[in-house]
Amino acid sequence: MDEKYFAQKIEQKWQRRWAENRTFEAEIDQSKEKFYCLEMLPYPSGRLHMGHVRNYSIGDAMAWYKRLQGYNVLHPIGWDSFGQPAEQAAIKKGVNPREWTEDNIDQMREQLQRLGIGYDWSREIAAHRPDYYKFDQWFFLKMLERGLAYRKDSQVNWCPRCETTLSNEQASGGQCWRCGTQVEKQTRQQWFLKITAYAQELLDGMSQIEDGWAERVLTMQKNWIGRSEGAFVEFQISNSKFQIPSSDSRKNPESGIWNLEPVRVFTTRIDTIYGANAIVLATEHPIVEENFDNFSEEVRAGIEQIRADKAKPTDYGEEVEKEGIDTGLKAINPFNQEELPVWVGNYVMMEYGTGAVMSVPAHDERDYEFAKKYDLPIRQVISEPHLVHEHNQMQAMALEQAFSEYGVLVHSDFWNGKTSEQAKREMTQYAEKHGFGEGAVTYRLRDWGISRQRFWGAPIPIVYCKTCGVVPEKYENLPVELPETAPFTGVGESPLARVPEFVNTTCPNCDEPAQRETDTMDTFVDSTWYYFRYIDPRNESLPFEPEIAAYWMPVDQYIGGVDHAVMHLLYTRFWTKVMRDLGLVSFDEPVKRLLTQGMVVAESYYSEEKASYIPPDEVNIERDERGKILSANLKSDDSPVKVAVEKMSKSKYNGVDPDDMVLIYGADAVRVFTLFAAPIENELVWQEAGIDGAVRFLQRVYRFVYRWHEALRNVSEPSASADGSSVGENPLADVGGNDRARKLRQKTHQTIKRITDNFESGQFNTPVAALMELSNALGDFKVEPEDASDADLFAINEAVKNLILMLASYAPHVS
RNA sequence: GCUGAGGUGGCGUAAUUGGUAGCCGCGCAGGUCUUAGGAGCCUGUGCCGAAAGGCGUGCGAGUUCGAGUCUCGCCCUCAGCACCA
Repeated sequence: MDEKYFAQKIEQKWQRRWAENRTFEAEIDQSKEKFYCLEMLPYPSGRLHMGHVRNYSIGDAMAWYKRLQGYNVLHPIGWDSFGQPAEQAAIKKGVNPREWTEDNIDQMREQLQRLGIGYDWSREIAAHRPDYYKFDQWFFLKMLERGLAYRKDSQVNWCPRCETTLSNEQASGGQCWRCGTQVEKQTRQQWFLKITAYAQELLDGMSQIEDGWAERVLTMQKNWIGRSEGAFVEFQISNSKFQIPSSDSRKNPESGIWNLEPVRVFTTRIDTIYGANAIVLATEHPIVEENFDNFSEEVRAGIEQIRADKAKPTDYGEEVEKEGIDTGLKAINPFNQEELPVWVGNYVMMEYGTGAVMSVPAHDERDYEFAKKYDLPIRQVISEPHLVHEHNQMQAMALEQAFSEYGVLVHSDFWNGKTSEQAKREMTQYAEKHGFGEGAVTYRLRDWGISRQRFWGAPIPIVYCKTCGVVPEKYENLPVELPETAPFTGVGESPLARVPEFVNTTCPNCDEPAQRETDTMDTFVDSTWYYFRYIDPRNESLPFEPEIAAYWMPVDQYIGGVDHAVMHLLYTRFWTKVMRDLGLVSFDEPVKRLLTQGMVVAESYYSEEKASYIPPDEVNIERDERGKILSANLKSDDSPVKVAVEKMSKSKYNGVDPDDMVLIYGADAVRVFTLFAAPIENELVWQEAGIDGAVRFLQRVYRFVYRWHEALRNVSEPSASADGSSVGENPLADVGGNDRARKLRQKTHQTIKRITDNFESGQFNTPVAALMELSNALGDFKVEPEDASDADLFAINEAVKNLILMLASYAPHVS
């Protein structure tokens, strides 16, 4: 043991030893209880960032804690290695995306090892390797068989200048991120996964995990799924206004009235239907499309205008002025046979419900606004209960805004006097009985579009054959492998479409020449089930063996960023339910406990003059003695600089390289500080000064142990019986207790209790404080090793050994 | 607007869940050792005050012997979603 604490030396020694001994490799052991500790796998960008360090430090602390408690801990890692940056690198630098990705993985693996995170490297996986994406394809075929994968027309963002499709991020603000050209919508056939088939189950399943997941995450998922209960109601279209040939099959020859499809609306408030003043359609509604040529010129122009305005980019949070136009079509309210005008409105979305709403201005804010603007009649049909007289006569309420609460029906014929709840129930039944409506539940959740017009992803295993149509690839032909390379121009469709060896194939069905699907899968597919692969990573016939899953699954602790609270975590819950239905697993929810960490942020400097971020060494900052910023200016020309605290990023020059930190302070200190500085769900403001405290703490512990380790060599072990209780009635009696020894023992055991409680409740900052207290208590123990009594030695030995054991979760090398 | 979380020293935070507010750390101040120290060690550090003492957990009320914690009202901050019928 060296006299001084040399982090580098200690860390290298133990990292080597852990690798040689394969210390963190896990095997199934039925005699032990398992613990699956999982962190979200990184995208191999080439460099780790502090967010990764935070994530993996938390995970490793948990893994050490459980390992020391005797659990059989599985703690794996892998690479989310499909995705756009590799393809961008290929386009810009002409590199091979596979090589670029593999190089990055090598670099980042070394970085993780320098941090000393205890992973089972024998289970490492990477999404871009054929032995992995083979099972993306396998799952796709299984879903296709079950009707959970299907193809339909859908819109993509298209840049006409680059001739390429763009993701929503790349098209933000409605402009191409590369050339700034206005992005267009293009319709093409795309593959979808039917997550909506599980919408209700995804909601119901939340009760199983509500103890282990942050409420905000569950709330976000709930909102995303967006269940609403209501009813579909059909309004007949009656209209003879348009001159159409009587031979048109849609016209009833006897009455001369159109036999148009009725308009189907979705409403959660059927009780307000007597207050309907119009039907409002989305611009894309089929009835609009069908009748477009029959509309007057004015109406057509109006609709075109609304469509054009809708296509314009809107700023996030900006409220859009309501627009609409009366089409001239008429709809019949099935409850009172009233004729209502049919409008087209920009505020009705084709994607939700039926793309058509009944407008009830008195009881819906949006409809109210719309009616005010176009001077449509506003008729109140729900009243506050206390305003309703005995004979269901209502006192007029001054309606200065929509009254959207429940109440009592008025001006609604037969239904007058009923409460909203009653009326909703009974009116729905009435509609069902008379065949013009039905009770219904709708969801905001949409099916998951997985087609991407890209190279660097898992090919969708589908073949298009002239005679057989859409044919799934055979299981024995999986994986459908990506070609070695492709022309990466960044222009046009998927680069795969330009690789004839890939595209041209034979039909799995009839053996005739056929073409492959050239779209690849969304990378969210890869990351949806990756942690199931860790448990059986080399299986060639199945994604994993169900028996192995029965031991390791589900995940006991999952840790990652909140940014994945909805998409990834919802998709993976969906996928699990599909796997359950495939017989691969026997549970519903894949993750028992979830911790969502906050971002790592730091000060950034922005110069409005230069319209760019400025590196810290080019900025002069004056602070008062409290650290408050008095002024911040550019060194070069003294122009002012704006100081903000933002997420670390290269482009803002406020990133910190984990390697530098490890080099200066040591991995242990970086990890201690990262966990100590803030509760994990909070933002972590990176202030380098804080790490010194962590270094000092580790040095103090190290020096203490150095000073005492000889004296403690022969002290009897602090012992505990198998059930965890202390041996003997009063352990201090065994060693001749004194006051200071008793106090130290008390502190030791309080610390153990506190830290156990903290870990179980997902607190990682307070245990560090507790360990510092224990270490301070040792420091306050003013006895030299040679003067220590037996009681002192026993108490110190017990305190030191427990301190070190508990510290191992944070600083495994030095511990 | 809706939903959720939260407002505690100069700063990051803590408070055994209704029982001495401010643990632990950063920073700061003083001292000590030292050729030297951006090392170590010791002391102090919520605010006002020379002290005695007073005040203090966003603001205002309430419950209670006792409130950072519970109740009601208000203000503010952050996050997610957003014309969802």
